[in-house]
Amino acid sequence: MYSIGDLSRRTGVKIPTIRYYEQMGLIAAPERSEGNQRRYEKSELERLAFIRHARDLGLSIDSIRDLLALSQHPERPCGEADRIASEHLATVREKIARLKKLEQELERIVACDGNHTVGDCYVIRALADHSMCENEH
Amino acid sequence: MYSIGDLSRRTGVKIPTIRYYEQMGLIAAPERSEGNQRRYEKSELERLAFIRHARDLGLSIDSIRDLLALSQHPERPCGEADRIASEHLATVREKIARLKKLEQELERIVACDGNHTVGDCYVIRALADHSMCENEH
DNA sequence: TCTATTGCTCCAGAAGCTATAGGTTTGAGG
DNA sequence: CCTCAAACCTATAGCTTCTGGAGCAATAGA
Ligand SMILES: [Zn+2]
Ligand SMILES: [Zn+2]
Ligand SMILES: [Zn+2]
Ligand SMILES: [Zn+2]
Repeated sequence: MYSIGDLSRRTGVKIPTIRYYEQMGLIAAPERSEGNQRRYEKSELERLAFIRHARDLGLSIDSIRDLLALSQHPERPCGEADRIASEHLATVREKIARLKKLEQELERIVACDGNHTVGDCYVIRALADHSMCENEH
Repeated sequence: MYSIGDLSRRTGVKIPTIRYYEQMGLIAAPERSEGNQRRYEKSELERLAFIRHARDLGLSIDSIRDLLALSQHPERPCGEADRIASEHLATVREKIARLKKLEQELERIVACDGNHTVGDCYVIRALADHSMCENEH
């Protein structure tokens, strides 16, 4: 049996975050000690590590809840799990594409050398006028 | 004089968002009609377009507030504006780098063909075990 | 037994909006 | 002038994923 602090140390998930995950239904409400403190079994450690890893990879709480539910049924087909993962990959790729456009524009914008006045500053002028941009964003 | 709806149509910023920007101090509280409705001058149109463009480029409300304050002083040196922009560019680059790592891992993870069981699913196993990952994230 | 550490619940805040509820004003057509 | 729909008002809550604090209770080691 682990206390919430043990769990936190072993998984790197902060204590309030663990309680938050409980509230969000990612982990079950655990047994309590006589003094009402949470006492976890070893299996919760793995579950929490799974959650942490999935969060680190950017999956949403909702997706993780679904994946955890699926993982309770090892005999079922895994199409749904694969769908969640590849949809997330698509989302990540979209974000990258969008950020790259921003990067391009910002690269042009910051070409101002910083040695003149605000009135002449390319940063300020470029922000005031989107038509100076090379692509949509 | 423009109503808030006019301003919204011309800048593409939604009405509640304009009110929110007023509350956040990005635009000044405008004059009011006899019936207490907001009436804007033309200059607010440009200011709002500036804000919108800067938001589209991912700048924070705080940064935008600073940039707007700077732009009121065209005779001052522009080093601060340039610093804000290049710091933001650095942030964007960090995000891209991080997302690319995620993309790599997710690409490997979704290599599962979806035609077997959850128990054998690479997606599920990879999420359960970060040591299967090739880099930190 | 004493006390430092850890844990409890509840609540608020961060970022940048967005939506809803319940009411008032405006402006165009009749 | 009158009516009525559209637009506007304020205030508040919700979204997402945590994070931190207040105020108090339990636990564990010396
Ligand atoms: Zn400059
Ligand atoms: Zn632009
Ligand atoms: Zn699979
Ligand atoms: Zn990993």
